[in-house]
Formats: sequence, C-alpha cells, structure tokens
Amino acid sequence: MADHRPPSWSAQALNRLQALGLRNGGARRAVIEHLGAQSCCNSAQEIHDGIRKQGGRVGIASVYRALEQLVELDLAQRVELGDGVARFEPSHADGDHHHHLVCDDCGKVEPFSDPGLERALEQAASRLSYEMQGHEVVLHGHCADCAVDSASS
Amino acid sequence: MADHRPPSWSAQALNRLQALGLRNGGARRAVIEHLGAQSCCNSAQEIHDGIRKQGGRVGIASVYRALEQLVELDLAQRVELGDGVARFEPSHADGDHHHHLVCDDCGKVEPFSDPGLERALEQAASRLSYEMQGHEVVLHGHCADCAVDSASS
DNA sequence: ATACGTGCAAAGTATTTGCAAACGG
DNA sequence: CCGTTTGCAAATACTTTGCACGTAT
Repeated sequence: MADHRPPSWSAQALNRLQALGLRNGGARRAVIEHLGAQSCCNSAQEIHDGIRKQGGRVGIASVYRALEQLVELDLAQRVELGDGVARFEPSHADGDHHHHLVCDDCGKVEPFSDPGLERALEQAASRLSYEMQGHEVVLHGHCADCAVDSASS
Repeated sequence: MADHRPPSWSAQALNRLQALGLRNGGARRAVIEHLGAQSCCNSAQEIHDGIRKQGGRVGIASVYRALEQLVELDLAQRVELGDGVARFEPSHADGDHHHHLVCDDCGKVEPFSDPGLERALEQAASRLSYEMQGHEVVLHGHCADCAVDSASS
C-alpha cells in the first residue's frame, strides 16, 4: 500500500494552516476535505450541501470564511463563470492546472487543459510586465449535446 | 458615402435592435451609447452613474434589462473579474478583441490583447469539439506599480 | 391605439458581518 | 485558560421582478 503520489491537496492545505499557527476546527477542515475531493470547481452552496450530505453540520458562513482564507493563502482559486456565482477549487501546483468550458445552453461546466494555451498565457504575461500570479480562462459555447440539438431544430 | 471607418458599435447595435423590430427608447439607447464610448468593461452601476452624470435619468433596472438584452443578442459580453461584480463591454467584431489584467493589490483593471493567445484559444476550442462562441481570459497578478511597492517593503 | 419600454419599489440571491458560545492547543 | 473558530441571524450588495405609466411606431 505504499503511496507514491504526492500528498493530497487537503493534507498540504491543512499542514500549511497548522504551520501558520491556525487551529484545526471542524468547519474549515470539512471545507478543505470536501474541496480536495472534487474534480472541478464548486460554489459555496455546493460545498455546504456536500458537507451536510456527509453528515457534517457546518454553517454557510463558515464555508465562506474558510474559502476566503484559502484564497488569501493561494491555496484555493476563486473562479467566476459568468452566472454570478463564485466557485472555488484547489490551486493545483502546476501539474493539474485546468480551465473551464461552459455550455451557454445547458449550463454544463467541464474542465479542460491545454499546454499550448498555458504557454501562450505565460508569454502574454511576460510581454506585459505584469507579475502574473494566476489566470483564468473560460470558454463559452455549446457543448456537443447542445450543438446537435440546435443543428436539428 | 465617404465614411471609410466601420460604423461605431453603438450605431451597429441600434441598427440591429431596430431590425429586430424593437423600439428605440431612451434608457436602452443611453446604455448603448455609454457602453460604446467606453474603452473597457463597466459594471451596471458604473454605467448608471455615467449616464446620470451626463444628465440622463434612467433607472438602474433599465440598465440591467438593456444589458441582459445586449448579451442575449451577442452585442455585448458579460465579464466577471473575480470581485463578484458583473461588468459589460461591447462584443468587438474580432478586430478590437481584448482580455483583462487585474491587479490583486490595487484592483486596477487593464485591457490587453495578444494574437498568440487568441490563436491558442482557437486551437484549444477546436480540439475540444466545442462550438466556441466566446471566451474570457483574466490574468491576476500585481501591476507594475504594486510590484514595485511589494519589492521595496 | 397598442404593445413595448421604463422607473420605482419590492423581492430575490449571493455573500459578509456581529456576536456569544464552543473549542483547540 | 485564552484566543481562535463556529453557527446563527441580521445586514449588505448586487441583480431581478411586478406593476402602473410613458412612449415610439
């Protein structure tokens, strides 16, 4: 059972908080664990509901507070996809970096990654004398399913 | 006859609305004209204030309604930069397309454009069997001014 | 004249904040 | 024990909606 993979994001985040002298309360931990288990971005409400479904009893305010703190520490990234709801996901240390496709018909959100795009982003940033700390790309369009629908109408 | 420049975005938008049989009321026109005069994205509140400063008397609700309609018709694009406020800007027909730099220190928003980035976006989209209708790129970081500040501290 | 467009105010969401109690170290 | 963290509820911020009136066509 030797685990070759790097420590999970959740573990890293908890370590980091501990190193900063922060305490290990239930709500924040629940948020971190939930966030670490997701493959893509989640809204505060989704995180709250998800924790409750697993039996947790956290207040929505604590979810927001934990998320704010995580973003502050660059452990999580805030993502806005155009529907007025903020979503959050772990800041992946390079490896698992991804962006989002949003279907304007059905609202589906899908992650994608593209090395060429990352390279172009780096180049753009360096050209701009901007000390880039992060970036966010959202592609809007029609997903495969919805494109078929509108074609047949 | 002798006008070589393309018609302004405002004029195009108004034409389009007229062609659709929509009426030419004061509030929507004010929004379109204000939007067309901006170089970068504006929030509903900013547009409202801007119109009032020029003596217009539009309700904030009408601003939101006009913006919603413009986005619906692809005449304007909704942009969210991560601070929970929706901003809007004309959908530029290819030529003047740009994206945004946001300084996480001072909040400054600057537009930029980068042909290489556009190309990478197109390529990414085509690779994904997604019928791309639009895209949005936000670079977060520290602007030149703020980078100096943090270096000297 | 007849819809569409508009302004106001009320309603709705998403998010933040104040505060006393619970809890971790 | 002491200060952080939490949950609740109230407050805030942004956006949408209902409705009566105005207005372009």
